[in-house]
Parts: sequence; C-alpha cells; structure tokens
Amino acid sequence: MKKLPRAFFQQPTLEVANALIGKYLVKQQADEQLIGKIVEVEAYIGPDDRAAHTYGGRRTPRNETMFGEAGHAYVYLIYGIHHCMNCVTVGPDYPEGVLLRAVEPLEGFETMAKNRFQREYKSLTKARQRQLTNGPGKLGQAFGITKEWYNGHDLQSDTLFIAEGSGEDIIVETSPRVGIDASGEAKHYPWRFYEKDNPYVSKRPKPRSDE
DNA sequence: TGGAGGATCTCCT
DNA sequence: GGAGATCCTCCAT
Repeated sequence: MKKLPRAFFQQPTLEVANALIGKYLVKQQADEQLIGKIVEVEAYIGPDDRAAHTYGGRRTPRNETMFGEAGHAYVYLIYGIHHCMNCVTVGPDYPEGVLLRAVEPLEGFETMAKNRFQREYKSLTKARQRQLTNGPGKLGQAFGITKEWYNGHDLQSDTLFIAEGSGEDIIVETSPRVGIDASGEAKHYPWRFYEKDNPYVSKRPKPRSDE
C-alpha cells in the first residue's frame, strides 16, 4: 500500500480531483484495515466558487482547515448529521479541496456494515450493500470518519491516508456537481469526476439539462 | 423505484 | 430565522 506523497495534493485542484479516481482510501481501525476505491469526487475551488464554503476567501472556525497545508483532511458536518471528508489541495492560504463523494469497498466489509447499519454484511440486502459507501455522508459513516477526530488530520499519517490504486485502467467521466442548485454560475462547472459505470457512484448525471 | 418530508449543527442575514 | 457540498423512512406506484 503506497501512500500518496504530499506533492500529489499540491497540484491544481482539478488535476488532483481527476487523479483521485481509482486511488484507495485507507483507514487503520484497531487491527483492521478499511479500504475503499475512490469512484466519485467533486472539486471545490474556494475563491471563485459560490458553492464552496470558502467562497470569496470566507474564513470561519469550521473551514479553517481548508486554509492550511495540502494533504490534510477537511471533515465537516452537513445538515447537522452527516460527516463529509475532503482532501485539502494546492497550499496554505489557497482554500481549495476535493470532496470524496463515493468509494467502492474493497476490504473491511464487516466493519463498514456494522458502522452503517449495526448488521453483519451478509444480512444486508443487495441495495443496502451498495448503500454502504455510495455517498459522501455514507462513506464517512462506514469509515468512522468524524470531524471531532479527523478534521485537520494529516493524510501522511498511518491511520488515515490515500494510497496508489491497482493501476487498472479507469474511464473517468465528468458532470456538474450535485446538491448545489442554489449556487449560481458555479453549478454549471463540470467539477464532478467519477468512474464510468461503477455501481457505487452516488447519482447518474441528469439525462438532459433543465435550463 | 421514486418522491416527499424530517433530522439538527454551523454560519449568514 | 433559515438554508445547506445529505441520508433515511414511509408511502405510492
């Protein structure tokens, strides 16, 4: 399992987002490893991006991590319930990052099933199995990533990091982002990246534009 | 299989 | 006071 170096995250945000598809999210939990292949992400480029928490350089206690060094985790609470994980990119004082929207479980199925549904994996329906990690809040819960423990976490550590993938060929597609309808121009930016035809991708892009 | 509505923290108006 | 980078349950097809 080869950890991605900090230099990877210091590239331009859109390049990092594109390159993250197919990489592995790894968490060391007790004596078990949780591994998920990243299949869907979104880029958030603060200063110019109305949809970002850091639009216009807005700086609050919540998003302080985004202003720090690249290669750290920005974990925030959304709707008061769900934890979502981002990778901070570029560098200090450039509040940009990539939201991890979905992963495909590769190792640690039992732990993920327990974290999500308090059930054994084999007792889950097919639909539930797919719902383990096919959304930003879901993967956060499956991996046990909370803002209390992991906001500001250095991804060079051994407990939570991003690793090189298998090297398989991956077809990456792009689309506008999800869930940001009220964000003006930025909602049209094709800053969502996902692996073509992967069943764990959270949502299919809309068949047609509704504009 | 899909749409409506509720849950409940953080920040802005 | 209200909306949000969401997800779950319930109910109707």
